[in-house]
Amino acid sequence: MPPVAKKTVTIRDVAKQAGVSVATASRALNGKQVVKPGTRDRILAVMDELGFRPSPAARRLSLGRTLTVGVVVSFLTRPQAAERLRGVDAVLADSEFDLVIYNVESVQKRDHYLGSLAHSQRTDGLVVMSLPPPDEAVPALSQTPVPVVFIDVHTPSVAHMPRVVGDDLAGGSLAGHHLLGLGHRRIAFIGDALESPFGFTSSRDRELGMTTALAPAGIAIGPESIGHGAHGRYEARDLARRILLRDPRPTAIFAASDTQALGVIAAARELGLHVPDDLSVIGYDDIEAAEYVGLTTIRQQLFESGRRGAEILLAEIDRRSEEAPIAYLTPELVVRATTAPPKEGRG
Amino acid sequence: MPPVAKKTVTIRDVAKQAGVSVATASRALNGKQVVKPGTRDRILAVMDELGFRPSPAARRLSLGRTLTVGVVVSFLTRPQAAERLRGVDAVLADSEFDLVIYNVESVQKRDHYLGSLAHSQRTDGLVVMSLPPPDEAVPALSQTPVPVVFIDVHTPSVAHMPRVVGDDLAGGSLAGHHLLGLGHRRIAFIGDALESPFGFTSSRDRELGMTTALAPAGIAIGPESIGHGAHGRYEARDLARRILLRDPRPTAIFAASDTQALGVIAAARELGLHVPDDLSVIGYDDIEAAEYVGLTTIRQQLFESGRRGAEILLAEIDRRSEEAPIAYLTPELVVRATTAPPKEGRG
DNA sequence: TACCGTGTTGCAACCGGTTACATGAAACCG
DNA sequence: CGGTTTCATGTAACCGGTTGCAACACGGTA
Repeated sequence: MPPVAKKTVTIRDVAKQAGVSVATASRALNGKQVVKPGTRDRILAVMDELGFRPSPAARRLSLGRTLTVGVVVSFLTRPQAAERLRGVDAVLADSEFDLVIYNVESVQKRDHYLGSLAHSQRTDGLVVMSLPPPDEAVPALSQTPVPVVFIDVHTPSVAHMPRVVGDDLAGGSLAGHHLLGLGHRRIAFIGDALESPFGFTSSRDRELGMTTALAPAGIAIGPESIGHGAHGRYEARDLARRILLRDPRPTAIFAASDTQALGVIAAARELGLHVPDDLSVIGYDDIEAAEYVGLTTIRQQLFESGRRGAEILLAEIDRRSEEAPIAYLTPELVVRATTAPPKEGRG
Repeated sequence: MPPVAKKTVTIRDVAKQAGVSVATASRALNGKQVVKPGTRDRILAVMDELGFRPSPAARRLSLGRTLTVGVVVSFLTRPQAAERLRGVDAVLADSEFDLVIYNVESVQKRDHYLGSLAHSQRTDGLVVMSLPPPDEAVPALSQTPVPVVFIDVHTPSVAHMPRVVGDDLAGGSLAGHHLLGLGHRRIAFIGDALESPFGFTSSRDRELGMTTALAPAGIAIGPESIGHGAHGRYEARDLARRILLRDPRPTAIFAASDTQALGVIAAARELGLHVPDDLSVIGYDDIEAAEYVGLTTIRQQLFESGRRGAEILLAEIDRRSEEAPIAYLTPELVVRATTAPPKEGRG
């Protein structure tokens, strides 16, 4: 006889085969209610024998839960994002939740996802990663039926919502103290443009953290030693070049990201300046390339931020808390080969 | 009166409010069947007014489709993986399918996912990325109810299954010809260990591609100029060091990945060799760091591989094809600053 | 006027689980 | 020994969509 197309085995088939009702079969399956051990074993044996796979769709429908959490992530391609995602996955893999991702690479898509996702019944919870919501979307987001946790979002508008953030002020401060400790006095900063379509604020906070750290030492950074521009390596290189051509030249530059720090290094090289002898450079993030290049930088706990975010989310799904839980992750200074005491003699 | 907890709006509510049957409401919602324009508009207006959101869970259950595709990805954190994932997402975002990811970082997890996923009713299709299935799992995988597409998997066992692969032989050949063209004759190779728990074969194919390209020029690479080891920067550095200490020293090294190429460069630097004057280095992948470092390399079409994989998968979901569709992506040589003609005089 | 075809719409079953409530049997009690 | 608990299980409704089939309205035709 020809092989028949296998019909999918339902719990009713199991029940019939085992000579019990579907209710009992369901109970045996979930181990929730009390089922007489003998019956349970028989049912489980039948399930195994028939190759029964409970349909998640049916389960979700009757439970009224999606058993799914969504991660809205911007620029998946950046190593930071992937690492954070890994952290989220690590938590979710051991849970009953599926992890669906929504990659955002345009403002339209951001608005679309942020506007609809939390209300559509597609997920039981949402992680929003490195993606500040537009201010006007926040009120809606804070009253959604499903909890939303922000990771690496620093806009004030989400201050009262569940989130995990790296402490950018502390990170900037770390950078400042490191340079101070090495003896630098003429310090410059290169970071993102002050307003971006996505409303990123990390760069600004890192800058503020550093200037605050320098102030007690009587050091201020003049506007001529500050460069703001679009986030990118080449933009940073151009900004750095301009700053490095001034006299007196700064002996150290703090870049708001490693990507930008690499641009600074490129500028220095082009100008014939030796790093770190003529110029110290410190970045932020500790991306993969930082290690290759030997870049001194501030490391964020990326994986951990994902883990914590997912944990908070699961807890919120379980029971919404009164007070929005907030996790702060402390950054860490990683000293490599691009920072050293200044050699004024050379100047 | 106190604000009542909003009950979710179902299609029956809509139907009642619009004075039609649920069937008609459903048809209006999906625009599939013919509904009198007037009725349709009225229904859609009501849906809008009530804030109706169709429940995906219910939809999936009654359609008997999960509207979900799974991506099994190994080492999400590697930039290649993220870039491929973006390609998949680009296709899926415009479809009705959700994208759920299964990150694999251990053999156990691989076996678990590969063993269960294709049969569980969790997805309508599966993309397996850079993750060769264990041979014994292949027969089962090729007869699953849901289609499976492999991306960047080169094991012979999946040869007859839908997949998209970069042509590693061609890539190795590109590298070989590039070095030949520059005038190199003493060429070494550094790649992965010949057997890995995951059964990766890319490194081997790249090696083979190069040796095949060199053969017509009468150049063979002796075993003393070949280093196989665990995939990693430091392992590659150690292997390179050993090779570079031999006499005569090779004038060029082809590394099976950029990561390993960076290790080679580190080894050269430690030995006081200048790249590219004393030693040319060429890698594979064109990861982000490659550009920073100025590494000459073979670029794979990562994003494109994800796109194509997703497209194939959707097509297979739509209708299984007789012949497994296979897409080959041709690699591309990217010349940067780590390769140059050999300067024998210096040796 | 009877008949028919086309175009819209409604009825009700169905997808495959979960679970409130009812039922029946066994155990326990005075 | 009748009555009350307790435990295990069954009955059937429910989750919220989709869809095969029947029914109905309406205009055209004989």
